[in-house]
Amino acid sequence: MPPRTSSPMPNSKPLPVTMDAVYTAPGYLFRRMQQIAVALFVEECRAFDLTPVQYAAMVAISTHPGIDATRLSAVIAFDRSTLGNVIERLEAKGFIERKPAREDKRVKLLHLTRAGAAMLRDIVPSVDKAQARMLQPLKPADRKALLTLLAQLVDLNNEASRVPLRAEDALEHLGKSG
Amino acid sequence: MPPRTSSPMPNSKPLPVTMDAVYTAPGYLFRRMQQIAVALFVEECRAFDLTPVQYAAMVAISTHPGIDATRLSAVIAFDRSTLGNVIERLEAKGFIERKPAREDKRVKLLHLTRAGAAMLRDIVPSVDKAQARMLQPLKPADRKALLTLLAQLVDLNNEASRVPLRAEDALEHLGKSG
DNA sequence: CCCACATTGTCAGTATGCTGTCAATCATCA
DNA sequence: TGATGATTGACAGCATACTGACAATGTGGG
Repeated sequence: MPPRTSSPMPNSKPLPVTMDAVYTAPGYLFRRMQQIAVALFVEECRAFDLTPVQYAAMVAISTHPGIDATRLSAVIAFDRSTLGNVIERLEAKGFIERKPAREDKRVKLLHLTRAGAAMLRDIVPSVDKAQARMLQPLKPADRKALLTLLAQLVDLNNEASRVPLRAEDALEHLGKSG
Repeated sequence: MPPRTSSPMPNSKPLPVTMDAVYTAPGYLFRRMQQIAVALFVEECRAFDLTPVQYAAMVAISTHPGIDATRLSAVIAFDRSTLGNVIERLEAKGFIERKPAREDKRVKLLHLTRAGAAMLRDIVPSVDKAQARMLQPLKPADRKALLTLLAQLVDLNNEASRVPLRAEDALEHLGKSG
């Protein structure tokens, strides 16, 4: 339960909204929880200098070597413009490589470097620890219930997202250049 | 349920992580849900040109007229540096005023303008619609269950956040300058 | 074959979100 | 009182997010 704002002075004019309405709004709670999730991830993975977004991109490139930026965007449901900068940073850290495609001069294919693959292997336990920590305060049954409902809700709202998840579509056209 | 990545080619070396692990990780789901929440908020409130963060700040200033930026940060659990820019934009839009405090030359007190108060009254139905829409896909009982667990989890993880919610503390010192 | 359209990566611009740092100011204590 | 440390707002720097635009390129229809 979030702390409640108890106004000591009675108000003459009723306010249109209370802080309690904000504290219990799903949008506010999702924002706070996302920030908590990032904070725990960064804390657990400090030694690897990797953000949650960069981690998701690394996993996707690992799973689908030779993917291009646009399809990567669809596979992890991240904005295409944002992803450009993410890829740039991963390349600067030496974790991935960008190689021009032979058949299509527009696209640049993404591959993990040896160092990137090694880092990915090493970071997994820390990531798992962070994911476990953010649900830790709940009882095991509640953790499962929340996770199930959350996964359902994200999936059902997929089209409402600015960048819907399109894992299947993105992979259909893959497989010839790897 | 998120779409599953079915690799057509059997892998010789087992990968350290699968996309499925990413899709079901709480951190990934919270990020996606937060982005969906923002998208729905912006869509419903397009006519008011107000972001979720700006809205929360407006409500807090409305509830606590004469609050300063540091206490506002604690009341809505937003980063103090970020809040500076948010306040600047709200002031530029003419929704709030910043007035120097007489007792303490460092602080600037925040008040809604008449236009800001009017806007806040008008935007509330749109905000409520957005909040309802993001839970809409779930059955009513599931909505309640998710919201309860989410509120619990955010509260229990409060200290893990970079900017913990400190509504009570922040308000203790308020009330003399309004 | 050429033109209209789509796709790809990139960039500019805006808005969070966080880490630091800094000067001005305040509060406290020796 | 005077030095010390804390607080406040501001700022620089990095990393998401999203919008809209753009040039280069690819694709298909006429």
